[in-house]
Order: sequence, then structure tokens, then C-alpha cells
Amino acid sequence: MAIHKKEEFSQKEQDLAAFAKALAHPARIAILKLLAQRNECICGEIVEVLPLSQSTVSQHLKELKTAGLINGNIDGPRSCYCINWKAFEKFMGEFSFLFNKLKVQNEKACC
Amino acid sequence: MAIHKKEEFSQKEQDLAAFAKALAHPARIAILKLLAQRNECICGEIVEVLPLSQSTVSQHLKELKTAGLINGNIDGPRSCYCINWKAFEKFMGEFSFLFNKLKVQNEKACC
DNA sequence: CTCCCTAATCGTATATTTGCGATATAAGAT
DNA sequence: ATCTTATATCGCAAATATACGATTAGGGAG
Repeated sequence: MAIHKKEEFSQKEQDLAAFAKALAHPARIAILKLLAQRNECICGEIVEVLPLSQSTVSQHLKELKTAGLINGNIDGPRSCYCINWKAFEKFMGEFSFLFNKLKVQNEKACC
Repeated sequence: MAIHKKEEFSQKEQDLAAFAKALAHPARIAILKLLAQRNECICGEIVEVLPLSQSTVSQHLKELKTAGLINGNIDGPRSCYCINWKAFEKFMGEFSFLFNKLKVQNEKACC
């Protein structure tokens, strides 16, 4: 890649792409699923469930956090994560807006 | 990456991740937006709109097609793409199922 | 058939992601 | 103060992704 061209796209496009990138790995999907399923936020239980090392899981958690999809209470000995539903809904909403809405006027596709 | 661990996750997790990965680049978001906006399916007009070379755009189109998000009529001189709304809805539905549904029982988050 | 035009593919350079072991950090227990 | 436990971070290796120019392929026009 000579130069990153990502900056040349609109902010909204970049934001949606960043959101999608955060979801673009089965481990992160699995983490989010776990966080969504448990009543209590989890910490290192994730490490036991996933087929990945502790450091790798920690890295995935960091990516999800950086993307704003999860919140983390790093309080001392154990840290507690949970889904940031607000951010989640925001992005899902934007996707729906972008694609579901435009779909109506475009039903007669050629292929 | 010593070994790819992606295979160790469930098929559904892998599928969702693959879908997200297809969306994980502003260029591909822009392409999908374009395809959704135009009544007619487009071909190389995309190249003119995007700040990328023809070969790069072609590669992104290929990725979207491989992911099943778009259909392509490669009919001779010019090829015509359009969004595969069915696949799109399938994935959006699965995301909603996974996250929106689980949200209800998990409103009292700790962080 | 030869000349265009459009689009796909190849080869390659560079950037980013993924994964892990080792190490650091931070708080509670002894 | 030291040990333990739970996480985060660093450094590195390998795999992927991104981008582009050059080339190839496949029609239509003349």
C-alpha cells in the first residue's frame, strides 16, 4: 500500500467502516455475544471460553473498546467489560438508514 | 500469526465476521452506497467517483462479490453490479437477532 | 482482422492485523 | 514486604489487506 487512501472518504463512510472492522473477526463477535448473554459483565472468563491466549483476548478487548463498542471498568485486580449499547444502536441505525431506506427506490435491479 | 485460529469459532460467528469484514473499508462502503443510490446498476462509473485506481476498485468489487453482498453481470465490454439485498437482509437480521434481542434481558449493566 | 474500450488479473511493495510468550502493572492476600 | 491473581502491554513473527502499474481478456466498431 503506497499511501493510505482511507482519509479521502467521507467521515461517515470511515466511521461505518471502522465499526464494521471492529466486528470483522470471529473472536470479537464471540466476545460481544458473551457480553450480551451474561447478566453480569465479565472479565477473564472470556479467556477461558475462547480458544485464544490471554494476551490475544486482551488485545481484542482493547480493539472493541477503542472502537467504542464496549465499556470497561478496569478496577484493579479484575476488569469488567460490557457492551456499549448506545454506540451499537447508533451504528446499526446508520447502516439501516444507508441501505434499508435506499432499497425502496431500487427494487428493479438489473442483476 | 502462528496459526489461523478463525476456524475454531462457530460457523455463524465466522459468517458474521466475514460480512463485517466486507464492510470494513470506506471504499467498499462508498461502493455499496453508490450501488444503492443509482436506479441502474453501475460498472466503471465507480472508478470515476472513488479516489482509487481502476485495479483497486476492481479488487474491492471482487471482495464484495465474494462475500455475496453484490451481484455482477460481467457481460462483455462493461460489467454491471448491484446489491444483493437478500444477503444483506440476512446478515442484518442476524446481527439484530444476536444483539438487539439479547439487549432486553441485560439492561442493568455494571459499566 | 485490427484498433479501441472496459474491466479483470498479475506481480509487487507496503501497511495492518493476528497471535503468542514474556514482561509489567496493580490490587488483594498472607 | 512478599506472594498471588488478573490484566494490560511489549516485542516479535507470520498472515492478510491495500494499492497501483502493467498486462491480459473479451467484446464492439471500423
